[in-house]
Amino acid sequence: MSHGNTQVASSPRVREKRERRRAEILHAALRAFREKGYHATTLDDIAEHLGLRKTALYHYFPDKEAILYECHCESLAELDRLMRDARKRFDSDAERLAYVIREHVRVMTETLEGSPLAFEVTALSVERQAEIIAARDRYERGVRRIIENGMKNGEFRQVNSKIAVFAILGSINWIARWYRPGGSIHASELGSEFADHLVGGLTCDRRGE
Amino acid sequence: MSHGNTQVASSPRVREKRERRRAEILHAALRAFREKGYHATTLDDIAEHLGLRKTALYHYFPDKEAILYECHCESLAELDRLMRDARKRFDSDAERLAYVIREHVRVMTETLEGSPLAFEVTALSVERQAEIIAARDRYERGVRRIIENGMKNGEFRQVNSKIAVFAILGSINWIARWYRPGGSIHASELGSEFADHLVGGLTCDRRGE
DNA sequence: CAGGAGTTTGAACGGTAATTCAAAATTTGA
DNA sequence: TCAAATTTTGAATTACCGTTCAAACTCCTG
Repeated sequence: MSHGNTQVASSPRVREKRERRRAEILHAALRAFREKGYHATTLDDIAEHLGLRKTALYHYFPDKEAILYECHCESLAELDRLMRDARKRFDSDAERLAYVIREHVRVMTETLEGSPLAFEVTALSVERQAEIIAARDRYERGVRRIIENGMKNGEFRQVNSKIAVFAILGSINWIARWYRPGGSIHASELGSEFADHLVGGLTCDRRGE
Repeated sequence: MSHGNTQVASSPRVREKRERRRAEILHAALRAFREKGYHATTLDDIAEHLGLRKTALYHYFPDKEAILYECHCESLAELDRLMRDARKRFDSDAERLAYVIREHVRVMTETLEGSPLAFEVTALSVERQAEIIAARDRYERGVRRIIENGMKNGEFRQVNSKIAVFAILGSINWIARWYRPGGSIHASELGSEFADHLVGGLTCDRRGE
């Protein structure tokens, strides 16, 4: 009736408040994980940002790993949504890919201020690791499908699509390592430049080839 | 006269052996850091790979941080050498950039099996951190200079060169996260594909713009 | 093969950080 | 305002891991 993530019957008001706190904790954790990495982040670090003691966190999450897990889940849900949008909204694969890149960058910089998609999956338990990796692979396959489709219909030149996906997602994931909100580089510019650069490297329009 | 990294007078044969052991340790550490990250790697992990107990490591390095530091130093020395070569050997900036990318990928995959340039600089002491970051910045400026030069002489289109550098180095650094020697992707192919993709995204040859 | 330099080890120490828990503080709803 | 539910806390527990050190071992050299 009190601990961990077990959800019990309670008034809507209380539930709501609890949800808000959970979100706050997740947010603080996200920021800390991005800045110092999972292992170097202590529960005190996270709690301090909220004016709490670390033991209070146990009221909302069963353990540290669970916090990381939920960070991953949230990020992956964003990416999933974004990929579905890309399929719906565009016909051209180049446009589709550019949209995915721009939006993924936006998720990294704004929504989640640095997605821990980027971070230590290995810190999770084997089962959770498998789940997260499966979701990440699904997203990667989505990007790959766009590239392969674009190669078929002549929008893109012939490349190793697996490697192209790694190049694109590597650029984006690495953002978590250097991006700081309020720095000299603006999020939207970052997204467009990345899209131009990374889609441009695939488009099929030059001299011979 | 026995501990840490203090070098004392001793026979050449002994020194040589000691050097070899140091290199072995560095190699094992590099692999472990790449796979699990610095904080999640214990000295036992590193020692085990060599059939040693963790305490033996203290004969070669004063502490864990020193091992990480030397990993960084080795990587950065490679990159420095590579950048000088690029300047000497080529006239075209596109070729220069392609060379840097290919060679950096090679360093990541072969020479050092995953450069910890990619890893937790924050784990180092402030002084060492400053030193490593300075060296890393020097390398980044080298890449940026190639791009800016290429923009001036018309080889590349107009981009935000800072962002372009982040895209390129992000792709490459991220390799450490997924590359496993002996996997389905070969190192040399990886280098060429990355070079094509990332240089291609900058070249100035399409329709309007 | 003897002696010493060089290397490795096991045991022990100390600090840090995750986790547990019962009690205190706060908030909720009537 | 009061009692019950919920949240937060401080103290205590535990486990892990980097580090120290003296003793044991190995290897080189004369």
